[in-house]
Amino acid sequence: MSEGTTPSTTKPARVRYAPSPTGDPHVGNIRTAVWAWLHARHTSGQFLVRIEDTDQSRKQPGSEERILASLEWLGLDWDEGPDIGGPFGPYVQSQRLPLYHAAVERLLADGNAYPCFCTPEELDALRERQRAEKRPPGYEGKCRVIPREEAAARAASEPHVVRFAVPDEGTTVAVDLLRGPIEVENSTLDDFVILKSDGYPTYHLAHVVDDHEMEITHVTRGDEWIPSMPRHALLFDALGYERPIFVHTSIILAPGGGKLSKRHGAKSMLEYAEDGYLPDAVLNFLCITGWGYGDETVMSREQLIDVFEIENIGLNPATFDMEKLAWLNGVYIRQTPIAELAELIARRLEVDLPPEVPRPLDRALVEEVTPLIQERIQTLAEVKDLVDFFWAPEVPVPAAEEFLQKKWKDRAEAASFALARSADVTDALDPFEAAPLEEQLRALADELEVKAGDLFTLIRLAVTGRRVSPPLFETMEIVGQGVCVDRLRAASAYLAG
RNA sequence: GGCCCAUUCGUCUAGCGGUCUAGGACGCCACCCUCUCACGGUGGAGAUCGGGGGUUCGAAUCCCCCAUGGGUCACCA
Repeated sequence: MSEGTTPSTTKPARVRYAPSPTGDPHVGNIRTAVWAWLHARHTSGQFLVRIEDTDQSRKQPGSEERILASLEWLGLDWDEGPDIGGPFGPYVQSQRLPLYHAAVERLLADGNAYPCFCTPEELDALRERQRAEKRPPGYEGKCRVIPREEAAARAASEPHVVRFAVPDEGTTVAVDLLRGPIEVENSTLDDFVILKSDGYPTYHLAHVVDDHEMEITHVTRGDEWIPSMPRHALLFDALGYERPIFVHTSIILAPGGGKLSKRHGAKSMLEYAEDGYLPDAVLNFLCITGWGYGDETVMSREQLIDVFEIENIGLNPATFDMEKLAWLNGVYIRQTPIAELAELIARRLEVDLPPEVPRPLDRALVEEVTPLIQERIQTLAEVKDLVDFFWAPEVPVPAAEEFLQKKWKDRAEAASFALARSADVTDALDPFEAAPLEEQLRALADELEVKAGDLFTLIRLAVTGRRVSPPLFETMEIVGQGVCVDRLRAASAYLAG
């Protein structure tokens, strides 16, 4: 450990990432997981994954798998979870029903909860009335006054939910690590449902029971949970559990401000992988949006773990800066060892190159091309457009206007001649290597009395078919002597009319 | 509407009472490097710290009010 707080002085934390399997995790959501993971690793504690599937109707098939795949892609490893189990399993809430029922029984027995027989229709009507009378919405305790025995008897046969009995008076103070104490009048809290009529607990109950059972030290979650934190605190208290440390993180905004949308970065984690971003870059980026460490911007996974302090997380909603992510990704691409990058590029090209190109791709060629484009790409998705001509059996000669610009404007004949001479020089070179090739072609430019750059533009167009390419001579060396000569001659003939 | 949260360059942030005429990064502009594009280098524009009151010898940093933005008021999480 170099800098930062030495983990030995901090108690190991047990933190969890507790998504509900209702879709693919998005950046805002995953960023909370990143911070939680970092905190666990920083304190040499544990990071666990728990699936919160207490709403059967919203469950989406495959979601759990993609959630885990997202974490895996980012390199966030978990010590306990639905797939690997652990000492506090199972890690899926729908498999822990007995635990919640036991908690409800205790609450019922202690008078901290009561069955409620109101129907959804009645509750809707209540809300309607409250709205019309401009009164605050919320359950008003109709079933709370039913005598205990009567309630128990009815509960045996009638459909019902169980509500937590919030104290009528007093205030509840709950502490958020980042914001300090948050105080709420109990009178503004209604008797919320803790057990649904289908026998499943609500989030409120389930997370309190689980976080206690799993010995979670820090409850990290989005700040949309702040308003219900006091209810959770009350539940922890009523069950005789020690309250965990609450950490609420702010949301991520879309570029224009406002909520993140599909258009603006709210893609699932796995889509970033498809878009050619590197896991370390995304991790770094996510971590520094909403949190900062002095003047540091580019930080490795190890540095991040070393230096990350959960209490320094920022409070204001951060805007998702796509351009900065792209830049950062470029930084990581440039830092990647060539062999490793070539591997990534090869895999990318296998899917991006047109189907006519024979597979598997020539690895040796990929490895030759990689150093030429390493500092020219920000994402793997940009590779194809930059290098596809290396694999194209034919490179069509660009239109005449492409050649006849600037110095060559209205000089088709001169351009054609320059190309023909370039072909000769190229053809005569032996061995065919970049350095001597450049030397010879520069000499040719002198001879033709044109600027080297102007000659090279012509050659680039003829050989690669485009005005922008990786460095010319290295490119030509890879393309090969014969092919280069052919393309130069073809372009020359084309311009000659 | 009630309750709650937030507010430093366009953006992400540093800052935790004096070292701030506010630092870094992305983006932007200029120049340099240069065969194109990039990379890299140098320099520049860019926030009187949302506004107004306090507290203090001294405030971006503490307190209050206001404004703005956001969240939340389900048998969803």
